Amino acid sequence: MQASRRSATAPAVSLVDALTAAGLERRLASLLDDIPHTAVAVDPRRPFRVPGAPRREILFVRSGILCKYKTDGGGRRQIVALRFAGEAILPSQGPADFGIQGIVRSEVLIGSAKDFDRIVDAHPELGRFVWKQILRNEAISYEWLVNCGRRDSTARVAHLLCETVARTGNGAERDRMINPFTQQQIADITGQTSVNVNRVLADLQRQGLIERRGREILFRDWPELRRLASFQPNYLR
Amino acid sequence: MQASRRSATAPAVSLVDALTAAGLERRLASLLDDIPHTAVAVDPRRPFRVPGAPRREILFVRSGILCKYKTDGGGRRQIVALRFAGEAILPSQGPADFGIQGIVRSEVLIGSAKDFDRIVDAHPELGRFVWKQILRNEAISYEWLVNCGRRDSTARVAHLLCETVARTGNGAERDRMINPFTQQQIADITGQTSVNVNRVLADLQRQGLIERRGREILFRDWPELRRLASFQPNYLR
DNA sequence: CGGTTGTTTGAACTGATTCAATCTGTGTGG
DNA sequence: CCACACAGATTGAATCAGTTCAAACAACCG
Repeated sequence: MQASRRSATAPAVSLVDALTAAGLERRLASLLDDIPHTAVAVDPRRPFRVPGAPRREILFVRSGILCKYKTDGGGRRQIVALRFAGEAILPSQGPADFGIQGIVRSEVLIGSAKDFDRIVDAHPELGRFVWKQILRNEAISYEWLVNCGRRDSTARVAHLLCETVARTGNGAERDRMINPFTQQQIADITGQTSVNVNRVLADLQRQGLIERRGREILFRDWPELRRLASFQPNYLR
Repeated sequence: MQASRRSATAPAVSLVDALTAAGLERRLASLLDDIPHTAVAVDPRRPFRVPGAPRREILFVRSGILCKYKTDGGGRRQIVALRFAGEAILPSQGPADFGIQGIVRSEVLIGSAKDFDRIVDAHPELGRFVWKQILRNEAISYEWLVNCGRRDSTARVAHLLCETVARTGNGAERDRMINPFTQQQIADITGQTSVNVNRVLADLQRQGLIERRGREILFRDWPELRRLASFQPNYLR
């Protein structure tokens, strides 16, 4: 059973709205909005930014999901971070050692790092805001490390599902979600093989925790799923 | 065969020297040095900072090694970051979800986040410097994720050894190192059991890549060890 | 010397991988 | 509209890496 993710039309997010929702003053948000930028469409699972290339740019995900990934010596891929709509990928100085791809088809705004730095330098409040986002991403990284290092494969997948709902969630803890990931992507995030991810998902369904209908996942037992995943959402602030 | 790490006397690092060595202007470094602070000794593997407590403080590791750790629902521990002498742990806003401990006995300078923020706000160059450290730590996090997610247990341990040499290294790629870790700590970093770490270390020795003499590790075949670990030090900048 | 912490080893077990084949949904071009 | 190609999902069997449990051993400390 396979369902297209091509047509997963996530609502586009306005830059100013996303930033104010995240707690930034509207005045400062519109400063960032004024940075000259271009909008591009990013296809899923296609090269977008390759590891090792210099990237003096700031990316803002207007819709869809991006991922940062690295490749081990043996060519095995690990996704190391996700950016959902309304989140950004900050500039790195020098070449970044990770690549960037779409998880689903996404719209991305690209601005120059120079413009961004200039504005941030001029407004300490803005610096503190960016700082806060960085801390959040750091906390997520740490949680992922716990996930890969210390949880079994079932808990890892369950945890990713919980986190995805929480990060895409429109506030209410919803009982369903359009699953944006292929099983291979889930494997690349949780450090497994797609074969095993498939078995884990089947298991979760057999246990009555989730139900899959095409590319939709219905959550049938939130408390148990969260317990299984030992998901404590406080790291998402 | 067990050797004390208690007496592993790492040289203490001056704050100004560490910061200038990392590329900060001496003038700015001494501004940070002027922040009122206290010096404390941190014992290895003892509670120092517990997860969940608010921490409006900045820590500077003068000597030794600190770690950040988290605990999974099942009580399994994962070390998510290391801070070697000369590195810092920045303040988090609100309670931090990770705890802090010593890997070895360490000296730590503690300053208040408020003083730190004030100075950083006033000096954009300083902000950019801190930014750079954050990017480096992010890159290390990502590499650890690849380590835990995609490498086998031998490569994980070998990678940690390589990284440790590179991060403690006084420039020259040395052929020996006082191993600062217990096998349990290596397990907590690489997401394994101490039993398996023991076997991996024995393996590495059997293969002639390392030799262990008490708490000292002699590196007998750097190129092969790095290949095995797929260690590419560029992520350390 | 005795207590504590860390290391080493063995045997049994299990979770996850690997390899390979098959199945299913989606989009494309005729 | 149908046939086909393709990407992703599903399943089984064999294998293996790493865990678990348990016991013994070594080094250090007071």
